[in-house]
Amino acid sequence: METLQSLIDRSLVYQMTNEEKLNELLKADPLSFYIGFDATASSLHLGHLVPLMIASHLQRAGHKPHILIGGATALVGDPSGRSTERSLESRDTIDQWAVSLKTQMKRFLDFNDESANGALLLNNADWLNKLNYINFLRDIGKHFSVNRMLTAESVKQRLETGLSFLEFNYMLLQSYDFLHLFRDKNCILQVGGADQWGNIVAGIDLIRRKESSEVYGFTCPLVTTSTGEKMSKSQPGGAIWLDPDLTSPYQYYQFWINVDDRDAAYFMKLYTYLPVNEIAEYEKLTGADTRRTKEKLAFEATAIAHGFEEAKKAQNAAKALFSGKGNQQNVPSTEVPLSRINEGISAIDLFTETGLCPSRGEVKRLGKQGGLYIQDERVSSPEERITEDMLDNNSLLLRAGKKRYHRINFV
RNA sequence: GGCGAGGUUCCCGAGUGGUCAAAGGGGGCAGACUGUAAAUCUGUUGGCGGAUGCCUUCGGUGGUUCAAAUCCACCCCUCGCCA
Repeated sequence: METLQSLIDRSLVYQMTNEEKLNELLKADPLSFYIGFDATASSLHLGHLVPLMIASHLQRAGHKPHILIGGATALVGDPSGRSTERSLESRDTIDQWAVSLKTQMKRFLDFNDESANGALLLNNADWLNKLNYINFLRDIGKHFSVNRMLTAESVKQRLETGLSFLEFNYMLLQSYDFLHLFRDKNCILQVGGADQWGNIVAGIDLIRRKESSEVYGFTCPLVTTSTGEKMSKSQPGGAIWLDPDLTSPYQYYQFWINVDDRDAAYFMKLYTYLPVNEIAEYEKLTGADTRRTKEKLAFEATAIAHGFEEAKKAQNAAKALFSGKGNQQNVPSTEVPLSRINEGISAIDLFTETGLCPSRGEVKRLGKQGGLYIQDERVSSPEERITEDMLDNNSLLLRAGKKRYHRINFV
């Protein structure tokens, strides 16, 4: 199996150095590669998924992943793809983040250190924090041409709005990471997002100069939706996180099932392990049948991120709510004491307490617009009390807008 | 360091003493139409147990005033030119 070609077939490759050689290497013996993630939050989000999937594919092909948490570089902030400087986080915070990131990555990668190609999690703070400024300048800095750095796309853009010296150094640090991992772990391949191209190439150059060795790199596309949105933090309804406490598996499933028709098959290639020939079958579906593609996509993607069981639950809940099949057991729910009905509880209370609406004002607004439902009945006056005869089996199904459901179980 | 421009609600961007919770656009949300899609049209878009009311918001802190996003002082930050 041609590993590189299969990645290309899945649209996972954007740019690469020395394709021919890289292809040979990936076909031959297992190699060590690295992918960096800057710790900028306690959870990964959709924007991190493509690099993770690539790492996973490569590991399945027998190669050894080195996952680099940018504990030190996060303190500097990569100017690539950003218009403003990142906020600086404390060392402690970033260390905590690294721990939770690893938990999430375990769904995608095998971190078993018994196996030869078990993934390794590294933190560049371990070597970058030890650097001596003067030595670094002499050993590493002298290999970098400022003239050339200024032509890097990431820097060029920031020249418009401003770039501090701190961030300007990011390229050197990332290059040093590559050098370090080459020396220490024999990493000969770096993979990153398209915005990392400049940093990756800089690292390759550095290794050639310092070690007279050829190493390789490729980038994956920065995925955008058909409407031009980045797959990163800002999605309708807020960020989609991999942490189930931030984005529940149900919400995660819903995100995928709601993607634009035009993206469905494309996302299947990127975000599932389904073989491309199977995806080709789904691509043939048109019109309303595209929903079948999205159902598959949603199920597979959720299973990867949250496990088969959670995916099954999310799927059941979706079926119960949107096509009336199956039971509503797995619909997100909250328990409320039955006594509160006698004390007087209104729709406003329920909708805010379940988090379906962030404020009472929002409930009233939605009510005015006809977007509030209890048991599929439109709620015209959300201030009115809930009465016991409205309950069905001691439970109420709330709905805000077309798609957001929540169940209340009175106990 | 000098000079100039600027920091406004999720984003961009108007506003230069009361009529400002703050134009307009984007985005979001809702309704209609649909297929939990897209496109389109319409509405909506700080919070508050229901309010010609209160609270929070216009970089920060103080001040002037019956009244400040708007005026004054100091400070912080960003950009540009010069050094």
